[in-house]
Amino acid sequence: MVTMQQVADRARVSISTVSFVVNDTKPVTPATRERVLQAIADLGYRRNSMARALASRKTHILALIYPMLDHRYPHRFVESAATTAAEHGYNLVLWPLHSNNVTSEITSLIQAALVDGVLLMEVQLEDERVAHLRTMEAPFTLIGRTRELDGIDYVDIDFERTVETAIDDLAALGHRDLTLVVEDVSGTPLAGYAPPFRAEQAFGEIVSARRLHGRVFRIGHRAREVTGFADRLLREAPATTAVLGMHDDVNLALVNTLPHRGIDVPGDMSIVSLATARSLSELTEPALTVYEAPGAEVGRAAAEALIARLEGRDAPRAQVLIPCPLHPGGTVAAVRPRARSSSGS
Amino acid sequence: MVTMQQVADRARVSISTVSFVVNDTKPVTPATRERVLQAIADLGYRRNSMARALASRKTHILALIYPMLDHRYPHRFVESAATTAAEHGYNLVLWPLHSNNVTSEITSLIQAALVDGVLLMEVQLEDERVAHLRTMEAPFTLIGRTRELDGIDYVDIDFERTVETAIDDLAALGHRDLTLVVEDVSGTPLAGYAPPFRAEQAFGEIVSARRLHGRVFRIGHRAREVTGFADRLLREAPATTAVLGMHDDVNLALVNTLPHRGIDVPGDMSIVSLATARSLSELTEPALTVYEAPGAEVGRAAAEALIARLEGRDAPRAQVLIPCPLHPGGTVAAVRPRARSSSGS
DNA sequence: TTGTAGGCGTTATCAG
DNA sequence: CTGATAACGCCTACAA
Repeated sequence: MVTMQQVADRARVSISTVSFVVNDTKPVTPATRERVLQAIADLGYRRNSMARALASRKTHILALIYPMLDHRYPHRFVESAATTAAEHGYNLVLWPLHSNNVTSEITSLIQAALVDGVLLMEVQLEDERVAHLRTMEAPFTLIGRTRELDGIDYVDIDFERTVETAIDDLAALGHRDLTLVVEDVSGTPLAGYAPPFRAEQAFGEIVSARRLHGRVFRIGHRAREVTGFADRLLREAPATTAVLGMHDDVNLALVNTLPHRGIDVPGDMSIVSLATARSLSELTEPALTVYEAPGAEVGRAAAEALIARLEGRDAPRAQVLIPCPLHPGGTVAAVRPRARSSSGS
Repeated sequence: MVTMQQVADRARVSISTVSFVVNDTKPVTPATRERVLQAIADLGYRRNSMARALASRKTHILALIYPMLDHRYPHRFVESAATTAAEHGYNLVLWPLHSNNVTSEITSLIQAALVDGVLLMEVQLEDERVAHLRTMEAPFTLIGRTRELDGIDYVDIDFERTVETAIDDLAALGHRDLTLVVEDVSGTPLAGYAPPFRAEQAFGEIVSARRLHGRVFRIGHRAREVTGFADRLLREAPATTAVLGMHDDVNLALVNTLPHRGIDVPGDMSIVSLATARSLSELTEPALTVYEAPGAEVGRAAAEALIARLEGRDAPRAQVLIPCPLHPGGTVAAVRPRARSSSGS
């Protein structure tokens, strides 16, 4: 291993001068800087990250805390966070947190001084991890939102806006009777997970503001529930002409099975998928219309927010909401002139 | 931050004694050990990872090098590797490598002394990264296999065995005319990616050993190619009664669209998915029969292999192949007595 | 602009 | 079994 001292010797300068040019931390005469750079190149020097971290008290490592649950738009976002971090000279370590002793693990993480800051995903509306990070005074950024957000950096999907856009897009095509499908997370480790909650709430508000008719289903993940949903929908919400689905399995199942029930998609029923991967779209025929989860954008924004906080003493609070852009498909159409709504609002 | 020295003071021992009990590196009298542990608990001491790394020349950090390509069974495996690492006191950092200057980036990674070892994924048959890691004498483990494997630790899916099992399972049901679908990766960044290659090769060998009739299609990812494949299959391989698919999109498309062409699944056509996520199975009706990619097992085995290499001076080469277990679904059936095979082998 | 020297918190060697 | 005491490689006042 080549050390700074060796570089210094070869360039005939002191070790601090090498440090100055490596870190660009103090002005150095072009001539000497050149000598140093040359020596570095000759020797193939790279500064030792551990030594740097120890001396500077900055590790340039970020932790992505993540509970090992069922992920939704998972790794596009992880990739993007890692890449963004790298672009800024940071590294991202994955920090699985699957104990029931979450707070003590977080304490360890921080006190071990391995990381400069923390990215927290799969945030719940009330999240003890957030509270704990706060009391530890550890720099952190949420991917998601807790209920209470004062003084917290976060980046999240703008579910509210996405739901609104989707509703308006459908309403513009004449749909007046809408159904929202969200995952039923009650009783699972994801209970308290915010997205379904926020979507449902936004849906309720917007539907009533627009004087539309809306129905919400919370559906679990058991096969029976999923595949049986098409029938249930037709039975319990017969007037519905459009489904907004935030439940991948159900979305696909609907497109694939409704035709077997004599319901044409999109002729008789429009279906849009909310906050899901675009690739979902390719799995059905016709292709599912998707409001695509901006996983990469969220990952990037979150990493940048955290780094800004770490480096800028006075960085403004990052409170970023990113809506899901529409990725058109073939599962949306205008309501038929002679709608099949016999009941309806 | 609490330091070892403070612990030592409070326990009235020397700093080295604290180190001995913390690392369990030398015998210590129960009495003093107790005092030290008590002091640690009182003060909430945690050893500083950077200082430890610097002094011991071991960071306990593993890098997962990953090119930002299209992943298949991606993050179940990343999760599992991270978790396994954590269980052994290691951390996993994500190391995106998207430059065209791969070898120099790897050199940096190693010389920066940030990590003790490297996990390499999405390995190609000929992989310059592997060659480079080797010349750098960096400890590494492959997830996947290069063509040349002498003296290399690797963990991979056992594609050969999985293909064999799938063929035999189908043959036992009377299928004699099989079709394999793999991704066409030529011309993409994944060209040279081994799985399709290995599957195709194994398929060819086993089919001929069993005296069956086999056909292979390489299909890309453009929507037209994927959705049009059902028709192409019926046209170009009319005698086929079973499809082995290693192409998620095609697998789903077949199950979803063949019925529209009057082909009953599985009555007229059996379909199995090779080395894919089990969850794929829930997206079709009937549920796709899947030979499930053992992502979690691969991740675990890879992390363990690398750690064994790092810690055991004499650890035997880890050369692990994990077959894909069958996750039964509803897309496989026996060939009908009066088969529709008019041509056939 | 450049050099000197004292840490950063641990580990590890070597005495005792 | 326990304690001094050098490293580990770099950063950063402070001095020159």
